[in-house]
Amino acid sequence: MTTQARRQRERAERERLIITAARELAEAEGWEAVTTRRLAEAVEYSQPVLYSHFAGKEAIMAAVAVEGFAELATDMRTARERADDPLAAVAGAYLAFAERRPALYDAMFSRSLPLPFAAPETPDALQAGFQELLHVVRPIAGGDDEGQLAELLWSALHGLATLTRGGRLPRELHEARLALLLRRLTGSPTGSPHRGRSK
Amino acid sequence: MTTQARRQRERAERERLIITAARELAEAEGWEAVTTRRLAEAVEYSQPVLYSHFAGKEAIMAAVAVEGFAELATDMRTARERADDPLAAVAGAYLAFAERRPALYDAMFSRSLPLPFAAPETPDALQAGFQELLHVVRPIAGGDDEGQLAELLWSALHGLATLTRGGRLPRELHEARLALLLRRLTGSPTGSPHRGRSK
DNA sequence: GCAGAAATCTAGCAGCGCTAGGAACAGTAC
DNA sequence: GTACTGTTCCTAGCGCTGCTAGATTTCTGC
Repeated sequence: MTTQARRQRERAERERLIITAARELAEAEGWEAVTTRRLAEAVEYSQPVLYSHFAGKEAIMAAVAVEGFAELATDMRTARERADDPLAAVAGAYLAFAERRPALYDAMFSRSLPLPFAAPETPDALQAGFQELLHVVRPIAGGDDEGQLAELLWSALHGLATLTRGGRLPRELHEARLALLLRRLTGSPTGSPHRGRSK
Repeated sequence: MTTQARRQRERAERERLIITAARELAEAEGWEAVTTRRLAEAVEYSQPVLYSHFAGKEAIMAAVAVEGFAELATDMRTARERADDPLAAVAGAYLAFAERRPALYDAMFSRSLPLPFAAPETPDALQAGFQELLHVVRPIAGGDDEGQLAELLWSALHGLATLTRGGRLPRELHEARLALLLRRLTGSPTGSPHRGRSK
């Protein structure tokens, strides 16, 4: 009985080990460097062991992605609770996460993984993240649907994150673009461009 | 002399043949189905011929992507010229393109290809597309920087396109989200949600 | 018609994700 | 302590990938 419990625990630990190793390898050298052979070497087991835990490489990436969603949700939550402008804080936290953990962000969004979105079986971490967005757009929704506005904010942030990351947008104006997004989304007066300094 | 010219022409034709075959294969079965072997078979040459035209598979995808940028730019331009609400028309054209040619759109944005953006050597087709965006945001810029606003619009559209495509956003509300984006971007009164029907 | 050059193909390399089959290890019963 | 049983794990290998060296065919100019 107890031995069975121990084994189960060890199995779970090893599973975490695999996920962590995959994540670290991806963050260090990008996802194309994450091969089953290198991953097996990193956890000091042979390749087939990976397949006793996950259906395949995609499933491993999905597991890493779920971890990422949890971390992103936490980031946004802390940002929201500590700031007096929650919308700006959450949006900033989102973009900072994408910048800080590019490989992780890739796994979550760019690699089209078979993770269920907007469905009952959607991982909690994912729903939690969306809740944060919902929360901060509520005050600015006006007559509009809050869900749609949250989706829109998400889209804009995702677009900014990926285009910046792919070198499509010059990185220098990152903050200015974010400020502009917030100004336009909230519908605040467009009087002074940037803050203070006039064009 | 003439034979040399003919050869050069034939080479150019074959290069186009390769690009077209790659694009068709990708659109029919997705990029993971585009292997150098299948591509070689499609153009009825052996694999090494591909490498006498392109540095590698990535370069072929990049060539397909450039074609895509040209097509997108044309789409947006026609939309802008024919409509009386250019902003909505261009935005709609952008999303329609992403929906109609998912594989092409992938090559252009999701696969991180080594295409220079926002640089002197950026392909013309790419700059032309951005110009269209610049053009339609001009009337709504107010005191804001037009370039930044165009980048913002682009980001939002890109986010909508990719999140929808990846199943991250339910497709049903596509149009509603677009309408909401335009309303918020332009800063028009947020009185009635959707058109007509009240919540 | 023939030498030399250019174009093209055959064959193969190293690496990929994944898996079948056997070896090595535990825990159990006597 | 020893033989048995079931699990765990590894070795070896399959079919695929992008890519390339070297032989072979085809064409050009005389």
